[in-house]
Parts: sequence; structure tokens; C-alpha cells
Amino acid sequence: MKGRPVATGSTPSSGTTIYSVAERAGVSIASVSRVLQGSTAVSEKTRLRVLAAADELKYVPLAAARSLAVRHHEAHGLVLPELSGPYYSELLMGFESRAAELGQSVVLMLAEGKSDLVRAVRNLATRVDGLAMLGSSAIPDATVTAMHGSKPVVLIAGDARPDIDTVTSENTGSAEAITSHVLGHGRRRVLFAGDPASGPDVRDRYAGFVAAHEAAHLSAAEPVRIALREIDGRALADRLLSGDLRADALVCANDELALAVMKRLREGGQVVPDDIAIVGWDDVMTARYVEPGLTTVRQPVRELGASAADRLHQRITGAPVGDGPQVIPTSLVIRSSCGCPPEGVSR
Amino acid sequence: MKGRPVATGSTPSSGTTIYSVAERAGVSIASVSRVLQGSTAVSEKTRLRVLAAADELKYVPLAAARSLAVRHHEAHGLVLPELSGPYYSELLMGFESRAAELGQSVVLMLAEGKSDLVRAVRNLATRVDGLAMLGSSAIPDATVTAMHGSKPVVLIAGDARPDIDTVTSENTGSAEAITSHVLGHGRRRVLFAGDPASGPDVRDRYAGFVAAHEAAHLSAAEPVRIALREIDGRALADRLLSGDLRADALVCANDELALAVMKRLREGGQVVPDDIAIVGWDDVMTARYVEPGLTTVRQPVRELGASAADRLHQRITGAPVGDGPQVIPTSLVIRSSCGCPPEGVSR
DNA sequence: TTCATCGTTGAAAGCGCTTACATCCGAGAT
DNA sequence: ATCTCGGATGTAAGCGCTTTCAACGATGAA
Repeated sequence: MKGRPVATGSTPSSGTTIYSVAERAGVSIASVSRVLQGSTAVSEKTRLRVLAAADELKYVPLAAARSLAVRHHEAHGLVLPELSGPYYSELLMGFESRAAELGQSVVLMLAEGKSDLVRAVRNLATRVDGLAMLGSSAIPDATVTAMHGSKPVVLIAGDARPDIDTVTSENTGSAEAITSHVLGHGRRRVLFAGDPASGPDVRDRYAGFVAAHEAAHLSAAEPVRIALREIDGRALADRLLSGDLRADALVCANDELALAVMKRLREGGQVVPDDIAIVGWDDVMTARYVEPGLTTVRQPVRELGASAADRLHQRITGAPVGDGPQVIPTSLVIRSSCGCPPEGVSR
Repeated sequence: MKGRPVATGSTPSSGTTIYSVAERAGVSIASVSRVLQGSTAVSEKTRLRVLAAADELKYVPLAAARSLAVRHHEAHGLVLPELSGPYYSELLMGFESRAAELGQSVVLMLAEGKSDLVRAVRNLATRVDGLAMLGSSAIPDATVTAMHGSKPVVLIAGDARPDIDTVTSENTGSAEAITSHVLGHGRRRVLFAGDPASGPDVRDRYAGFVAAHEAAHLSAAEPVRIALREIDGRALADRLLSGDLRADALVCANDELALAVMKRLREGGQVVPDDIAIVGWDDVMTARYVEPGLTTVRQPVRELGASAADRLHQRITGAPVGDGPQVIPTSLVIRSSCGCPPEGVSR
């Protein structure tokens, strides 16, 4: 027997190592490891003894030690800009649950407030087998490029780069659809709210907006370049109210913005959709609670997250992977803020 | 020189170990480790050489190896039931950002959908220094008890147990305040919606509800024991509409419920607050968008999360800690669903 | 009875890092 | 010039686990 200090037994589960289990079962640590890994070649007898011992001691192998030995972590990293609103939460839920199914832990990091992001990400990378990150402007390209090459990386809702895996939801098509829908209501002075430069999502949505106009032989207005928060929406509404900006319809790059505009506009005496139609993106909870209900594009964000976890895992394990970016379809949900009669059905 | 296989240099940052750095700097790995730990006793000269080498190689120590050597992980575990709605997201944001400030990674786990939760948690525990978990019924007591004793555990919004650290937001007092407020509007048939058995939060809120009645020499109705989701709210509204239940005011255990009830009631022709007053809990985004605005209790959830991270870290490092459960104050935000005139101010 | 074979098992070598501990060397004291 | 002391550095022993490799019976064949 090796003259090795052994757990005192004072602490229940912490401090119990593979040595304790081996001792208790009367076998070598190699055997313990073997049965716990479900490995080959262990007699049924020792199998049982070890299992019993492990069970009594509530033994769970220390992740760090295992990682060191097997040279991977059984963990996925996820970096998101922040977590307000339903979008990222849903994404995270999808990601976590799929990762868990794959036996992977997830270590999460929020970019917001980190002063040295690439340092933080690089540090995160030392404890996971691969990274999924959101491809928005909140996470600079340099950050992802810095990681790529050393560990598998998948970009969520990011730009399709030939060298990096991407999962994204369909944007241009649904943008074209929702814009056409608005145009179909006879609106002719329609504005797009959101900054195409803020990320691929918004950029593609604006592209769809333009495409819809072209399809109708109309010319699309320049985007109103603002951020997507409530405060920006209020500001936009004020410009509309003051006549600084004119429009009979507004395609907003997300619901938060759309909702904020709508509220302020109504406070200012405008009526939606009669005076101005408004549509958004995401189908947040509030969208179906406001009056009129907000017409919007629903993204299966949860699936997006799950896809990201899947793709990442495939890259890590070296499984065969389809090549192009994976795109998840979206759907239009029609309510009445676009000009449709109330009780409109989603289609 | 040790006859040790050294990184090939083919992969940029992965594969660079402390050995590569040492070699490049022309020093021993001990020295490298020393300067990277900011340890004592390194000459300025080697310091610089090592720093330079590490920088060129983009070296970051492998977390697992370090963990194994120093016997801790520099990571906090967090287990939440799920992530829908703003409550958990906010909590998570607060937790993550404080943890990051403390130099801790956070590994997240969602209870929802895990078939063997205690196994999952026990596994999680092998890669973190301590665990924070939400003290709701979604996470059975057995789970937390299983961990407690082996690693530091802090319960969020859980029952104050003498043996376990708890951070929680104030419930009973604000419940009493909001209930009194409703009573103050002359309502006499007020119902509480939510199941006190579903967790300490709801239980304490109901306690406050009762206390408010007692203070007014009224007798409090039994709680309407339902879950806190939209669907439950709709069902409740239907019972109200059908006359199965009668009330002139409703204190809901969260906003999601309140909002759902309110919407359905109005669809059914009731007017809020004239026919029935409704108040909720959490101050979600929708609460200020609906008509009438929802009177509710705002919890500083983010702070709650940060507190949890703090407390956990104190326990892990063995820092001195105040003893009782830490409770975060809440505030009433008065809008008009309670019967106050529109443009009510929060107080 | 002897030998080859195969299934089981343990010894031991790492995985990459930290950290006593020993060693070395130059500076100040005598 | 010799001795002592202390700062800087290297050596090596782990941290807890996996996994190769060799050793060990026991078994069936010859």
C-alpha cells in the first residue's frame, strides 16, 4: 500500500479521492478508474465492490484532475453581451439544456462591464473545450479572432465567415416579408429603425427591408441609425411627434424599440396603426399584451442556442459537420399594429 | 534541460505550456510560475524576460492544472430553475458581474429538464469552489442538503436555515404594504393568487397579505393556489369571469400572473381597476407598458445576485461574514391598476 | 504434466502547474 | 582575505486522475 495521506473522513464527500475508494474496495486506483469509466476488462466482482465503495463514499472524481489527465474539460464556454430581454435568456436556455444533454457543463461569461474582454475570454478558454459567442458588435471581432485557431469557436447570429462556424436565424427573408406586409397595407413612407452597423442581424434585416422596396419598385429610405433600447425608442418617437421625421410606418429592428416608440407615440396623441403602423422583431412577451398587439417576427431563439451547443460539440469531438452556416427559420406573427384588424392570426 | 516533449508551435496558443515559456525565457518553470503569480523574490531581469516570453506565446495557464495544484477552482457554481422572465436573468447578471469582479468564473446550471438533479449538482460541485442555488421548490431541499457540508452553499431567496447562508429580498413587509395600499382603496374582497407552498417567496408574501388584513381588522381569504405562469393567470381570470370566484382586488404573487389575469379580464369585459384592482410583483418591463400600468413591488434582483456571489466568496475564502440571512429591501411602485389615478408616482 | 493464452490487475508514468526546499552566489562584516 | 547571510533560482515532490505496460494467475490444449 502506498504511503499516501488519506482522507480523514471528517468531511463527508469533499476529500474523498480515488485512493479512498480504492482502499475501501481493496483494489488499486487503476481498477477504480476503470470501472468508473465503464472501461473494458474488469471482473464483475471488483466492479461491484468498487461501485459499492464509491457509492458509500459519495465519490465523484474531481473535474480538474480528470481534465488534466484526459486533456479536455467537458465544458462549453458561452459569451453573451448581457442578459436583459428575453432574447439572450432564451438563447442561454437552449444552449445550456443541449449542452447538458451532451454531458457538458457550461461556463458563462457576460461581456458587458468587462474592461479587458479578450483577456477575460482567453482566460475562459483555459477551462472549456470550445467557445460559443454572440456575433454582435458588443463582442469585437478581435476577440473571436483571438480565440479561433486555438479552440473551436462558433458564432451565434454572427457574420458568415468562411473560417468560422456560424449559427444564425433567418433575417433577410423575414425582413422582406414583414416589410412587404406593411407595404401591402398601402404604406408608402416607411422607415427602418436600427443601425445596420451594429451587427449582422440588423444589417441583414435592413437588407430585407430594402429588398422588399425593390420588389415593389419603391425606393427604401435610409435607416434611422439608433440603438435598440427603450430610451432610443422614446427619442425616435419624439422626433416623429415633432415632425423632424415623417413616416406612416415603422419597421423596428427589435420589439423593445417598437414598443417604446409605440407607447410614446400614443402618449403624444398618435394612433397606431391608423396614423402610423409599427412592427418589430423577436416577439417578446409584451408584444402580445399591448394594445394594439405588436406585429413582429418570431425567432426560435431556443433552438438557436441548442444548435450552437450542438455545432460546438461536433467541432470539439471532431464529428462530421455540415459546412455552411446553419440558419434557423423564423416566422411572422401578425397582430394589429401593422394595420391588420384585431384578432389577426399568425401565419 | 528536461527531456520533455515540447509544444510544436503549430497551434498558436493551445499547447503552449509553462515549459515553453520557461524555455523561451531561459529560466526554470518555477520562475515562470513565480512571476505569473506575482510572487515574491524574482529579480527584475527575469521578471521582464518571462513576461515578454509569456506575452509572445500568448500563454495562459491551464485552469485545470492550476486548480489541481492549488486545490481550488476560482469558479462559482450557480443553479437556477430556469431563465424565463426577467427575474432570473437579472439575478444571473448580478451574480456574474460580481463574480467576475472577484476573479471567479461562473458555471451555470439550469434545473429544468434535469432528470437527476442531485447527481448533476454533485457533478457541478466538482468544478467549483462553492454553489449558489435558488431556494425554490424547483430545487428540492435534498439537493442543497446533499451539497452542504462538502462545499460552501448559499441559498438565494430561500428559507432562512440556521445552518445555511441565505440572501433574500424582503417579502413580508412589502406584501403587507401593497396589500394595505389596496385595502386603502376601500377594497374588501381581495384575493391572493399564488401558492405559498411553492417556495419561501410566495409563502412570505402571503404572510404579509394576511398581516395587512389583520392590521385592518379584516380577515384574509385563503390563497388561490396556482402556479405563476400566464396560463394559470388566464385560468384564474376565467374563474373570476364565470363567477366561480368573486373579488374586487387581486394581489398576485408575480407580474406574469397579474398581467395575464388583467388581459383576460379585460377581454371578458371587466374594467381594471374599476371592477377589480390588480397588483403584482417584480416590476417586469411589461408592467409599465400595459394600460392601466401595473402597480407592483420592485425587487433589486441584480443586487440580490451580487450579494449571493459576495457571500459565497466570503465563505470560500473564509472571510468574516455577518451571520443572519441577508435581506435586500424592495420598493412599491404605484401605477394605476390598483385604483390610483394614472400618472401615479412610485414612492 | 507442461506450455501457451487470455482475461485481470497493479505499478508507474505522466497531464501542467505550484511550492517547499536546497543550492548557489555575491555583498557586507570581521 | 574569510565567513556569514540573504536574495535569486532551480530541483523535485506532489495535486487526483487516466492509461500503458508488464506481471500474474487460471484455464485449456497438447
